[in-house]
Amino acid sequence: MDRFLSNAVNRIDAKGRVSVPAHFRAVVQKRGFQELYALRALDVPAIDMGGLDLLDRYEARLANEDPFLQTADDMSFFCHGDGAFVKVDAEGRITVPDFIRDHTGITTDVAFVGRGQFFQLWEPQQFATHREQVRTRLLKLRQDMTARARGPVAEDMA
Amino acid sequence: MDRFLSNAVNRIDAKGRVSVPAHFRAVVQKRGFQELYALRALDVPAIDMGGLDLLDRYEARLANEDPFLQTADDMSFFCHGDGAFVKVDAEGRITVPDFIRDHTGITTDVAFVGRGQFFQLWEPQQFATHREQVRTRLLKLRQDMTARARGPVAEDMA
DNA sequence: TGGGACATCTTGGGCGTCAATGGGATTTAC
DNA sequence: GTAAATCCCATTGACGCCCAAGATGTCCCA
Repeated sequence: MDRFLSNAVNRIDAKGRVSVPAHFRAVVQKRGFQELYALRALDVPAIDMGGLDLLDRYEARLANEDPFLQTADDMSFFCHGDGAFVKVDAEGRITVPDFIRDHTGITTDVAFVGRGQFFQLWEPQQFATHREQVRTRLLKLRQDMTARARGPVAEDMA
Repeated sequence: MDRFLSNAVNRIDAKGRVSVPAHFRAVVQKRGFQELYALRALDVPAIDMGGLDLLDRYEARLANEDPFLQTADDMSFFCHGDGAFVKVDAEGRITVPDFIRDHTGITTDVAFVGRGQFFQLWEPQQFATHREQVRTRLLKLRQDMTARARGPVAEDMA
């Protein structure tokens, strides 16, 4: 498998370490990454984590911005300056640093959430809340699209 | 046969395993799936299950979205992060994880429902209820469409 | 047409392997 | 010198894998 998929919750031990799910480790290894790169997600209390190709996503977007505008500067600052490297030990564990705890609210358990090209770290309860919010938004999107597909007549009838 | 058709109810054993109907297994094998992928259906208490091509449909849709808008994030979160791999053992059984039980209400028995490109897992009683609701909705839709096809006059007459 | 043999599917249970976790020992940085 | 990080090893619990038997349906033959 070459994508980060599914999710899992693991416990942080007394030393502040937590196992990266074996499935995710396989993806990391297959892609040949020695270290992981971590970014604080912008609008949610989660950490985006992955190989350095995590940056590709942002740099592609950066390339489209006018370098004289503040937006480009901010984006660069965000993805280049505000990230952190995270080392994986021989057993496939990472140590959870303070900035991750602060941004996510993680204390004793970590939810690992696959996102295809990368994965996220969530506080389990926050994750549960967020996933329901996402489902609600997608359901509404689906209903809106369904209504439009039926045409204005059906929409009026509703 | 290359599509998932018909339905069947099987029992979960003491270890939380349930046989995938032989007919569905034949389709899985014919399509060359090593593992199954499970997603919680958006608006019904059912699990969508199929090969990884289940994801292809969503990812193709995802590619049309602006990757920096919330909708793209939601879609990725839903199909990458909220799914789960399910392994099929040598006898063609799967173990039913908790998130499937929580979302569907499944406890002792599982209804497998063919959906062509994929199949669904239902709690048998919920399935029975839903199949009648679907029939009712389709009947109403058919009547509505018939009325519209007859023109506004016929609609007013109704 | 009814019965019996057979094949296949479903179900049950034991065992080994691997991943997650806990803890001690050694090294490194400050 | 102290604290943190890293390495190494042990435990355990879940999961995958194997073998076995009951149930169900099918086909053939009398």
